[in-house]
Amino acid sequence: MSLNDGVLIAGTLDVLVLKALSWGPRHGYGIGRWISESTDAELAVEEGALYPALHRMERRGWLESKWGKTDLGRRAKFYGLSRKGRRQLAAQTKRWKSYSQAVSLLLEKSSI
Amino acid sequence: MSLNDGVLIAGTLDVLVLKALSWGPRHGYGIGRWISESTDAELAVEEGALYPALHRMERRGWLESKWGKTDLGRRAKFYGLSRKGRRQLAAQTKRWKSYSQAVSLLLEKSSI
DNA sequence: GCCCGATGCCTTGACAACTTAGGTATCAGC
DNA sequence: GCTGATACCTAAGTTGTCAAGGCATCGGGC
Repeated sequence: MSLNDGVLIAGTLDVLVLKALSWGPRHGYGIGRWISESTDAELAVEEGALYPALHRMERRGWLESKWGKTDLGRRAKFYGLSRKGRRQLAAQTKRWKSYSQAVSLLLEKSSI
Repeated sequence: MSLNDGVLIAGTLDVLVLKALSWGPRHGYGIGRWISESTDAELAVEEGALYPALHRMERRGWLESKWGKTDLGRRAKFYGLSRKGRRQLAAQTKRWKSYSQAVSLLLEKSSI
């Protein structure tokens, strides 16, 4: 994980998924693609992290799922934000802002 | 961990510690205080996370330690950056920048 | 004299999350 | 018929943080 080796910083995946769904339901595979495409592959989500995260978040009541069909006519599970999920998105976005700003400020301090 | 419950995002502690030492050696307790003081307690490091992190980073050759005395005349273990540690600081700082910027950009996309 | 809080270090156990490495099924295109 | 993309999933292993303790020293207040 993290800044040394991993591809993702542990704990930031949830808010990315929530954000991906803020425009409306998407299926898991599409969420992963959205994240990587809209960051020019700067952020990449392993499927082994993504699917468990979706299940976890649904268990917590942040997401609601429903089987449906993709544009290509394929079977897929679509996830949508619940009311609780929207609150989480707002809260975690806010927390990310203050957290990342705090870290950035520290790291920008001129070392000698 | 992370944006929901924890106080720290898993994987960002290392770079904070490295940064704390970029002005010269410090002891563990002082590193923790530096982080929390210079962020107005926005970032707080549990000792149960800090000390294992120091040992880990020393094991990886990023830090070098030496027992000494604090300003108050108390016994303490001082950690300094090795050459490898400086490289890590540079690399992880860079990685944090691009990573956090990517996340921030995503989260700032206007939802609907 | 005694206790408390601050300074300083440490470890253990539980838990959460990510990575690695698989697996399944369908469909389009060559 | 095979490969790659689409779409889902799981299990094992590793890592890192949190919670909750522990120890020792020192200063100050009562």
